[in-house]
Amino acid sequence: MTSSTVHLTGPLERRDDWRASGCTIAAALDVVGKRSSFLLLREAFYGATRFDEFVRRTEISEPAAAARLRELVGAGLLEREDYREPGQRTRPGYRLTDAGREFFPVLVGLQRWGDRWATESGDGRVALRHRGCGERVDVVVRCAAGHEVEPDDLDLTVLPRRRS
Amino acid sequence: MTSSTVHLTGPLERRDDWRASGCTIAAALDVVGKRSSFLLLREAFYGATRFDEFVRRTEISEPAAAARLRELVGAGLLEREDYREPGQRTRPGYRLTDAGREFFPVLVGLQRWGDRWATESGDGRVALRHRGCGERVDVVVRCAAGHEVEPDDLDLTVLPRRRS
DNA sequence: CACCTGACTGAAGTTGAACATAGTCAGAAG
DNA sequence: CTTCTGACTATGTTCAACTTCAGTCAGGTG
Repeated sequence: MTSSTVHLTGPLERRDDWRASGCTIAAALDVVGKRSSFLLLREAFYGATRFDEFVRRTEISEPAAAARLRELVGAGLLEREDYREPGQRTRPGYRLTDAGREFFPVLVGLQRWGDRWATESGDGRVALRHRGCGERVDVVVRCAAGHEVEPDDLDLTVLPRRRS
Repeated sequence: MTSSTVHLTGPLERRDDWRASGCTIAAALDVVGKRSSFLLLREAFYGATRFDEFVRRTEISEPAAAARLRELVGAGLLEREDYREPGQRTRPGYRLTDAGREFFPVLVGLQRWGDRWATESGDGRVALRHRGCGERVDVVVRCAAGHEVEPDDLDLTVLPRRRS
């Protein structure tokens, strides 16, 4: 029986015997699980830094954008960096942190999945391409030794407790 | 000025001149953007097929699970496949489709991001490893020519209209 | 000085996603 | 035929997220 599921190992084998309380998918979703957070991050990767840019480009309301931006700063995906345009006063800006940048594969993954499975109307579609090389990009699941893997090639294992 | 943003090209260059209506990130989120959808898909990859398995393992309520499962079937990520255990009547089951399987990189991406940036309490943490090889897995953004890329290495381009 | 702009904040109302509880329904077991 | 179990559905409620509309505040311009 071939399947597309991960293999549960060791104490995880009986799935009903453990709670997914340590599941970092859920933890990640608690931080950035809202639609508007995804869209704001998208715009950060598209170069937005100012409040009004985020508002206009995501088409979410000002109060929602303000709340979400504060949340993303609090969660460490964005940081504030004030800027000053000539003849203007100093204004707050938002910039991706390392944590924010590392969210990029998730966004690209969603985009690619949406490309393949969630497009009815093909209007205004965009794609990411490698500069110079020109090829389209995708996300792949790969092990540290460089093997590209399918769910079926994976074991879910318990991690040793980290020293805090 | 080095940055971690994608390069907008052609008509996309003036970001304020286009709406992200064709953004497939938003399209993907419309389909699977709810926390419970992500958790149900996680359990599908962990091998759940039955209604009560999904309910117990995601710890979401029955009505929410029923609604979300129906939604995922409607969106084509899961399909129903009835099963029958010996001495039991035929019961409905849920199985990943191709569209569901292709969502895997997004889940792994979230998990990896959560591993790195959203874990306070290190209890009960789990990790995916390549079977046999034993190495941990990660998601990488890569172009079709095999180059691993950063946001800064990418152009956002307009796609030619597809024939429907 | 009044005015303007960008970046918010506050209040009120709507929607929707989640919950708990309870009820239904099908079919095999007894 | 009644019981039991798994898979739901129905109802009602809570809570969060988002909306619109209006107001505030800081600081540079005329």
